[in-house]
Amino acid sequence: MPAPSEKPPEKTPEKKPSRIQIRNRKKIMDAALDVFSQHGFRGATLDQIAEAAGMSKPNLIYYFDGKEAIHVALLNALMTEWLDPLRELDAEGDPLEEILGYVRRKMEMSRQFPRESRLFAIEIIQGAPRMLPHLESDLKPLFDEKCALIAGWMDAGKLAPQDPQQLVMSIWALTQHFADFDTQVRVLVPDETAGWRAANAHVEKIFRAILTPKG
Amino acid sequence: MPAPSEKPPEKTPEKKPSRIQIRNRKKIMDAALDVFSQHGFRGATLDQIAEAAGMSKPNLIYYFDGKEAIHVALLNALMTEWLDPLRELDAEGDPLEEILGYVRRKMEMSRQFPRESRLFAIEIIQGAPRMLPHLESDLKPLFDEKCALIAGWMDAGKLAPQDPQQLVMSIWALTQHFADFDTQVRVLVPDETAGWRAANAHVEKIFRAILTPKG
DNA sequence: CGTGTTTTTTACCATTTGGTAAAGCCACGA
DNA sequence: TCGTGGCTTTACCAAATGGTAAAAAACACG
Repeated sequence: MPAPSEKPPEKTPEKKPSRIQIRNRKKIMDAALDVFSQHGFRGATLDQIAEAAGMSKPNLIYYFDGKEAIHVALLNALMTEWLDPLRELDAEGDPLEEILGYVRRKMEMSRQFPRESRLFAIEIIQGAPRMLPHLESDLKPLFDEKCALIAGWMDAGKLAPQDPQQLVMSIWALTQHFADFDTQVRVLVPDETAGWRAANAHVEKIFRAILTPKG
Repeated sequence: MPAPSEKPPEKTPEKKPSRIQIRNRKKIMDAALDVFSQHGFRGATLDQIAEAAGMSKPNLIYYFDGKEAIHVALLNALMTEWLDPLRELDAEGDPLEEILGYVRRKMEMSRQFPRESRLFAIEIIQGAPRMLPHLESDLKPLFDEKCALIAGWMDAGKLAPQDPQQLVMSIWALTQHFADFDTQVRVLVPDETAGWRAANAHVEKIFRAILTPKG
């Protein structure tokens, strides 16, 4: 359906982002991540984002089409990086170590990128109004593929047999909990460093326990 | 510091809530639960709540002092019922069955009251601006008490030894996940009935595996 | 009934918020 | 030096939003 008339890709005729554009877009995305991950889409205001980014509100609009565009850009970027660890599940590796490695990577991400985790969590909790398509088109196929891989491992006796879907979801539940419910965790386990160590040990223990094949 | 002058408790001189008051407050709370659990505090509007409750906005204000008062009322009510299952952990019961029973109750709550779970989740994710005091005053003591109980069970060799704090938090993480991330779960595991069955089995399997004492 | 109280509605506000228009600024090549 | 084009600010707006005032309606009950 394309009428290939012009020379360059013909889409939105953007040349190349200038140095300033790159820098400012980054600043905006970072500020927006702060605000959206704390208040959700409706609860966030352009003024807050502008302030956090250190620029004026109309200037935001100069770089992004509007509030929604910023949010969408954020979610798009997030969706890819967020699934990367799952993509790395390697069919050739040692099954138990592959999964434990995945768990460790997810724990690491929870600690290093709690804002991203929360942004994702809020979006899902609120019914994923802007992300459902991505879930269907990106997450679902990857999820199914990796579940099949894990099921294969189980059939081969490399892992204790169980529901692979539930397994993967329980990895998410456990690892993301520490980012999303950070406020609560901090109240209950004030010593952050010790808490993280204990958490890492605990989730590893859990998955080792249910995945190690008998015999 | 009270100057006990009058006859009745002297506090807010509310007589008794009328039939209509009770009914309408309930309707408002229910509507507010819908809206707040879907949009968070800042994202929710009085108009939405009023519409969901089937009454006019000024009428809301007649029954509650304002938006914040509704939210607080909801959170207060929630905090008590939400912790009930944990309170029921009985020191006299069989340790493994007590904890598995708790897990089952939490799963049941996730299925039956997902809105409550989400309301709580959003509040925590957003930094618990209106709930931190409750976390400190209500949740923390109960959590510590039950952790001590569990630790005792472990010392007595009734449960496999491990970090009780991490254990309890992992119960929350796993059980609430199915309510909070319902949207995602639905995409990945379309068959809801089978999904819940599998989820129940999976979490039970997990905690049985890590709690059953050796020997 | 009639009267005092509770409940509900109709008009409003002031503020906030997403977004726009247009002028100003600033670097850089001709 | 003067444009010229990318960037930024100032001054606005219309709609949405939390909330109020006061009249109207519904109700309780002697």
